[in-house]
Amino acid sequence: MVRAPCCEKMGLKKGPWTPEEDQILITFIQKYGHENWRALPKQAGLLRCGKSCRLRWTNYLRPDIKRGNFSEEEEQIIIKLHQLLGNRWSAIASRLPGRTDNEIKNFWHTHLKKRLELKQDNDLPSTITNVSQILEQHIPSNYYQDSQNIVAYHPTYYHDQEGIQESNSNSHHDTQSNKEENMQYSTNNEHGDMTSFNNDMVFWYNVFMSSGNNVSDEIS
DNA sequence: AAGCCAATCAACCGCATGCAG
DNA sequence: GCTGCATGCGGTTGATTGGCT
Repeated sequence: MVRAPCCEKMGLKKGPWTPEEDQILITFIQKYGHENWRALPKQAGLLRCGKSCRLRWTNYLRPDIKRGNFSEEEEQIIIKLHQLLGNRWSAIASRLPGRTDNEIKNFWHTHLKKRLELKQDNDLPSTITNVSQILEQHIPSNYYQDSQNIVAYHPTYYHDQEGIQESNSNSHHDTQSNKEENMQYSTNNEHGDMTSFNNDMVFWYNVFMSSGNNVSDEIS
């Protein structure tokens, strides 16, 4: 695989974006969209690589970005999803409208990780080896009980059995079908609805259990 | 006031994957 | 099937900020 030359070798700028650069990027994307990130900086007149532009747009400039502190509810969602999905930040972000994977990743490392480690030291058993224990601790008992009996896949997921297999694989990247599923899924379930969120947990539980995956790998 | 240190977060890096030719 | 390009992703870095001594 041939690697594209890095920004510096191409004489492109690195480091923090200036307000002027931001404005140029915003104006260009609003006008022409972002069909081709690699070609975009040249067309827009920016001395940046496409990768840098994409990151700046998706993590900071996008109009639907939600700035500011994470709510309690968002924190809980992140914690629960991280227990089920591990460091799949983009998958977690897809469940939190307006939040980016980078933002969630940073928030996890700077806030939640430490908090959970403290909490675990205090009141969690030292050996958690399966998802049932996780679910018992973090999902309301009625949902957990339900999850014991449910064998059907999530309704928005049934159409794509391949997607399920992919999500069970060890691949650390989403497949296209998984991405599409995530997008569809996030549009079907607003994060404000904790009932649907807990149903999500049941769904993921089923995915993992049906796969026979070693869950301790998934939550490590 | 100055220096140090830890926390935070924007941005970069390198790898993996999808896809077109 | 192979190759190369474009993009997405997670890990990491480094500049900035704020608190403490």
